[in-house]
Amino acid sequence: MATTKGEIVEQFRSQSIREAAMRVVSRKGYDHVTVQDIADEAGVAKGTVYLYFKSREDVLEKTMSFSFEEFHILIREAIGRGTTFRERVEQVVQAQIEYFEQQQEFFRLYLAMAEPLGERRLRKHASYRTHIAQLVSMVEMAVENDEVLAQPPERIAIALASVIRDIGLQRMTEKNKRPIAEDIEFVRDFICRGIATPEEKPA
Amino acid sequence: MATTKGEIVEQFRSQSIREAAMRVVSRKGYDHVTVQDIADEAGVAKGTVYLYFKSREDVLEKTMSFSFEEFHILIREAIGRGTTFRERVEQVVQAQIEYFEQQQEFFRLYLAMAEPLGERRLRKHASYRTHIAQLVSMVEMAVENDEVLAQPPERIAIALASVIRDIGLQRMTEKNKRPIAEDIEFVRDFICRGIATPEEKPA
Amino acid sequence: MATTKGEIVEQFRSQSIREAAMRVVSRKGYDHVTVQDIADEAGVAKGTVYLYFKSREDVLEKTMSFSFEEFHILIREAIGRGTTFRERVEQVVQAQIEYFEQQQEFFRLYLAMAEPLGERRLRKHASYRTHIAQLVSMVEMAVENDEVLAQPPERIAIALASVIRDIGLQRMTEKNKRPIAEDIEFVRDFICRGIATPEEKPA
Amino acid sequence: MATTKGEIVEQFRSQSIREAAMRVVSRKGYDHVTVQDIADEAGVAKGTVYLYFKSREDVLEKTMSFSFEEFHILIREAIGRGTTFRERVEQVVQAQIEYFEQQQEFFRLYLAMAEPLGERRLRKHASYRTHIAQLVSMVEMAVENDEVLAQPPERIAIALASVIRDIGLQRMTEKNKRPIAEDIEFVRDFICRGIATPEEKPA
DNA sequence: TATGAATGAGAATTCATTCAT
DNA sequence: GATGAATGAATTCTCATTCAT
Repeated sequence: MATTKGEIVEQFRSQSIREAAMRVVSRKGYDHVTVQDIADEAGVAKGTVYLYFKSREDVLEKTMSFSFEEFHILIREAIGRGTTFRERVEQVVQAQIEYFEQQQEFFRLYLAMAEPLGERRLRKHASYRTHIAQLVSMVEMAVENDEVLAQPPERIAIALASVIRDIGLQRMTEKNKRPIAEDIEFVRDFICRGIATPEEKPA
Repeated sequence: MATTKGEIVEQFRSQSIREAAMRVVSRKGYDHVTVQDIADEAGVAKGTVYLYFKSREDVLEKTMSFSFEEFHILIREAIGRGTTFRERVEQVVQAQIEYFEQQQEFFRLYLAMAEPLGERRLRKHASYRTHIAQLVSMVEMAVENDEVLAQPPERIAIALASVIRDIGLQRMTEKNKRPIAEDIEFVRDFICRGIATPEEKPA
Repeated sequence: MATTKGEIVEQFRSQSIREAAMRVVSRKGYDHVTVQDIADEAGVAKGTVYLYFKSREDVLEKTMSFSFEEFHILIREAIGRGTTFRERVEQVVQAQIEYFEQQQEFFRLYLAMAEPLGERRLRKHASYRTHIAQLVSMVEMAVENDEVLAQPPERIAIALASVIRDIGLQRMTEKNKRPIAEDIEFVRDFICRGIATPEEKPA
Repeated sequence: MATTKGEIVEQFRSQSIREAAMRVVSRKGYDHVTVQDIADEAGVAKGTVYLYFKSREDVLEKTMSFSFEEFHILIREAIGRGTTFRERVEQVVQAQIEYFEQQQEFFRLYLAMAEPLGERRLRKHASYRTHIAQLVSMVEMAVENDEVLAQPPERIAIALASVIRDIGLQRMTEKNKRPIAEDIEFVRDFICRGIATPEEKPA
């Protein structure tokens, strides 16, 4: 490997600035983070940020891309762990909610992502679309196996993502959290069989 | 009535500024709207905005509250039109998606609302919580009638709201929109009976 | 005239900012003037400068254009006052040196203009070229009347302008100035008959 | 000699930084050159510049002094080559214009020098004054020999320098250059006998 | 010696808010 | 009441200078 010591240090600095950025974005929101905030959080001077990133936008963009990459890997693995659609949904729900709990900063970033306002929409959406695409292919597999009704898979993926997200959000704002297992079960069942009571089957 | 002519004029001005604010927020996003933008859109001078509102934040906050009030009425009426839970869900989905299509500005405002970032969280949430509360009572009614499984009603309300929102958002970004009826049906069924194929009932 | 009171005030403000800019440019040099300098000199807040000009560059550019316009008129009039080339040169020299003495700020601006460095070269040169063009046409007239040797007129114009400029500059840096009349005479004669003693004419 | 090996290396480094500085000043202009520019051009690290010079200003100042020294020698030699004033002017004009053509970087530096703006004025003027002093003594010699009219010699020196400079500048901005010999002849004659046609001598 | 990462003062620009007319 | 000119705090980005390695 041609990885010099300098490059390692560079990677390290760059990463710690990205991590600082993630924390402040989660506190103040994407649009309200200043370069000074990021620098302070990272414990470096303002000018240092510009040694590793071209601009404020560059920091934020790279912060999001890196975080999402990690997240996408996690979800891919969760999907791989299940063998039926039901199991896969459960795995995804669990992975995502647990990740959100641990990485609240990332969760807030993820939320900011869905926000479709302004010119930054497309950029932000790139990573969000990738996430949806993962779920779409999971659904398509299930459709082939006759595990789910052949609704447009993208609609299903969106619905799935949105439910997970908002239940996760709700958990974050609650003081006394429900057991995580209950919410995972709720979402899995909500997705798989809806919420209506089964209609009576005439004998 | 103690409503003087002055008060009527005041109401009118105030309202037209709020309407202008809604339009510009929808175009530029909550955080990027300037007071000058609002004044221009309303056809008044910048200083005039400050005669009717304490600050930029005040304009935006009141704009959101007022808009949500109309929306809440709409949803209440939709709920009233159905007699079963299934019908009510359908009515709510339809009302909300149609309203979003017509009032894209409001929809974007609604989206900005769910975003829980920064110090604006609580303020924004006030109206959002009201909306969820409406759905919660709809669900509770259904629970009493044994129409839905007795999951925590708030979880169900959140899931319902989130699916409607994200399907609505998806519709907005599509060039060739699917027929609205299909999406309404999709959401209703997604909510009521999930997406899994019914398990085989042994004879 | 459709000149409203507002427009007059606007013109006045704009002009006083330009005048302030001219003074600070003359003190600190084109490249070292800050917007804050200009604002302070004009007795207004920094933001006010941006009400009347798009950017720092805009202030400086407009300042130069306006000043040069006045200067060009002055030179045109001086040329008009003479009837022979010799008289015209004298008038131009006199007008220019006197103007430089009175408007030292402008003079320094004029000097900055000839400096051909950087990307701003062309912009700066626009006004300088106009000035040279005035002198070129004065020379061409003289060539037609056989008053001057038919050297390339542009070379002559440049030489003329450069001598006037540098003598003017020299005067500015002297504590005990020579009588202005002597310098005017010197330049006129330098231009018209050079400095060599006449060669002896053999009888 | 007390010249240690270390001192030689020091001289060499110092010189190559000065040469680099001259090149970048000529490309970007005095005020827009950064220390990083100079270091890059010299192929050393930014910190190294500070081992040989006190500050950015110090580099630029020394760069100018050294460059002018070479130039002064050149002019002194040119003066030495002529025997009459006319010849000396011709030699100086030729030497200077040729040098400018070859060393455009120096020429731009020379131009920047004459610019009398800001606090840099005095510093810059030191070398410029030396150049003028050379010409003054050339003129004084000619006055003693009755070759030129006894105008104040400094005025003549300034006029001479300014014409050479601006004709040189003009040459640089022209795409199709005139033959250099023609411009040398023009300047020599302009200086020596002016541009007016000789007056008729009555028989 | 040489390096170049880190620093932070300083500059341009924007915009919420005030206030004289 | 209505206006919009004026203000200056806040923000992004640059770059001369320092200093640990």
